[in-house]
Amino acid sequence: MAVSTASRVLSGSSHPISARTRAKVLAVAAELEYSPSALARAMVSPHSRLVGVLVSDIDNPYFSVIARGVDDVATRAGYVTMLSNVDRRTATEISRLQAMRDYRAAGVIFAGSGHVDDPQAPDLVKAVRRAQEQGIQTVSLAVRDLGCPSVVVDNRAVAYDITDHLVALGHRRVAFIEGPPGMTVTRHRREGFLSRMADAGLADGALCRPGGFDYQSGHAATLRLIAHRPLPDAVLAANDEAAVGALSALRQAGIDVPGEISVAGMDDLRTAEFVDLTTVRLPLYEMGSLAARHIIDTAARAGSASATPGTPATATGAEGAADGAATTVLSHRVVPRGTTARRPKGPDRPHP
Amino acid sequence: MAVSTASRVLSGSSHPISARTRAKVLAVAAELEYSPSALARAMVSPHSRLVGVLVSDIDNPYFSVIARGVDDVATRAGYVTMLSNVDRRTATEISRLQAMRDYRAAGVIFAGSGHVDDPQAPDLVKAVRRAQEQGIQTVSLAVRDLGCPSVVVDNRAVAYDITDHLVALGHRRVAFIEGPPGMTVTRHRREGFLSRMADAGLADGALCRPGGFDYQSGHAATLRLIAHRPLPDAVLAANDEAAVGALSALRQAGIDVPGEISVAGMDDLRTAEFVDLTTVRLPLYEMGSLAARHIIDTAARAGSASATPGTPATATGAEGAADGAATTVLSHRVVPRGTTARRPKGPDRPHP
DNA sequence: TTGTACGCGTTATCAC
DNA sequence: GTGATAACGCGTACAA
Repeated sequence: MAVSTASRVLSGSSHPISARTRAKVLAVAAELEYSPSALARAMVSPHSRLVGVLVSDIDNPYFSVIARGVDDVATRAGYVTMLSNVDRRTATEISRLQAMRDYRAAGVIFAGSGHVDDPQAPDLVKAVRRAQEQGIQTVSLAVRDLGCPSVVVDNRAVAYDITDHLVALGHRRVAFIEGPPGMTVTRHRREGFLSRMADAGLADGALCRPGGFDYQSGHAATLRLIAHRPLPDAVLAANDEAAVGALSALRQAGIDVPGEISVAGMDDLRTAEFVDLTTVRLPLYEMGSLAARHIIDTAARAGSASATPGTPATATGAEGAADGAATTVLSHRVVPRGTTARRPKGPDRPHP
Repeated sequence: MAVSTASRVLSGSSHPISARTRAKVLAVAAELEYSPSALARAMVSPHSRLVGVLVSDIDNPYFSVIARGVDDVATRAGYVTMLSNVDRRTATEISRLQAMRDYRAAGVIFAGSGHVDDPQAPDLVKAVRRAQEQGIQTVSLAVRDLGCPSVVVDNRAVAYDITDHLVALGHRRVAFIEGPPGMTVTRHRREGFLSRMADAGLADGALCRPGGFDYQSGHAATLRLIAHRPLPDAVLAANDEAAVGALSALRQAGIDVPGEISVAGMDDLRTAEFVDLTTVRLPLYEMGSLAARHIIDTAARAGSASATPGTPATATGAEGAADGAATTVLSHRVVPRGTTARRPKGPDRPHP
């Protein structure tokens, strides 16, 4: 009874084995509660069965939904998920990618947005290339030039479409509470908002205000809005959590939503449903699961059919080849709920 | 230039090395963008630098806060976090533990509650013992007899204390929306609630209702409450999300909170602050970080000072040795907010 | 059909 | 202060 025989039985090799021997191996393995070392297994193969995901902060529903999508696919495929919080710091992103590379991850998913004019971006791109050269798949879930395939939503269109909803309801002066300064997603969403307002001939009614992605930011920005009347017809926040902050500020000030003013957000996280917030549904779970599937499929293909470095098979949606890497754009959907309503009749409020 | 020399330089060995050689090694390593394989490293040591955490569902703020605590400590210590969702299924818990064991994790953290009279519990206990025998640390973040150290809160006391807050405000008929059927945490919280009501001589006013940990459950249970008047003085939900569901149902029915009825929850997740919900703050982040610290410290100790299988050093709080494994009980705190108020004056509502 | 031998990359041990 | 080698546990090419 040689180790190779046992290996062949337990790893389901196609090598012929007599039924008797096979049974004996299985029996002994069960007896010993034996299970093969994934470490040793990974050492002799091009990569481990670990898939990594880099999130800004797992305690943020946007990212935890993505992580759920990743893990569901990973688990079903016999992989284990590695998770790291990077707190939006590119340097941390690089070092965590490195850590996952040290474990010969099958792939690493970048879930967070990049920064505008990030001085460290080139270093990250280099780290990504190194990982790829080593056979580690990489996937980005945001539009950022990492030189890897990406599965994204069009954040300009997201903001454009929810703004359109507001405009269609008759709102003419709309305050936009922006996301965190310097992030790519912040810029894209602002552009989408401004674009729709301009297209409607309402450029003068587009009120951009600094904000953030958290409750506090939305609350504070709205307080400032309230202090400088006249109130806009509607408040659009760059994400749901900030929108909930805006909602609270308005209601605490005794302002009726949506009677006097409409409020909307983006992302459609659980909270949005709780407070009946109009928002935009994003396919976050799908982004995570598609990314994981891409990694695992590619890894499997590279494992069996030795090295097929052709163009990766892409899924659905529009394809764009910014830098040779396929981009899959997933669709979103405006979800009208109770915080938006038709603009009340009456004289136009004065433009400032 | 031998591999051993390079290893000594790069792994920071205390072995003496000439400055010249050291510099050369470093230079070459930088040139090659070399970084050691964590896989190979783990093969020759008793365990990898991976720490696993098993959660019911990462897309549940209760668990994502814990995961954050785990990962912060892991990252600082040079470890990587493995995460798996087990959807409250013991069988899944066993198989994911196994998967992490295959990677020779330094330790695995069980974040979720167990089930009452779980037929598969013995299998899990056995799997845990196997892991331990192999040198894998295990930590439970809930009270369940896994035969491993635990870092927990006293859920009976949590429910007791928030009920006390309600009773102190003069409420005499309190509806308790329970957690998911069959879970240990559900039972403990119900017991704490009933215990405080009984102590106040209000056993007749303790109204237990089936529920769950999600918005829908809280909403539905409250709708049923509303349909069967008279209304209780207060509604206590087994967690914050269900409490928010209760809140919505009441407000949609035009019932003033806290004017006509008080509402409270438990856990103090972000949502609770958004809706100004009275609740109980749980040290979830600390539970995760303490568990990770325990694992990493123990692994390091076992690595250097060869095998010191004495009693593990425990942190703060009360210690109980159910089965030889240390239990650390962390403290909680009632957080009064805007959804609870003194019971309005007036004639006692009739008991049913 | 089964057994043997090698290599994956690292660290610890022992020889120089 | 440096180098060679064994060992970790697996899969696999090759020999029997």
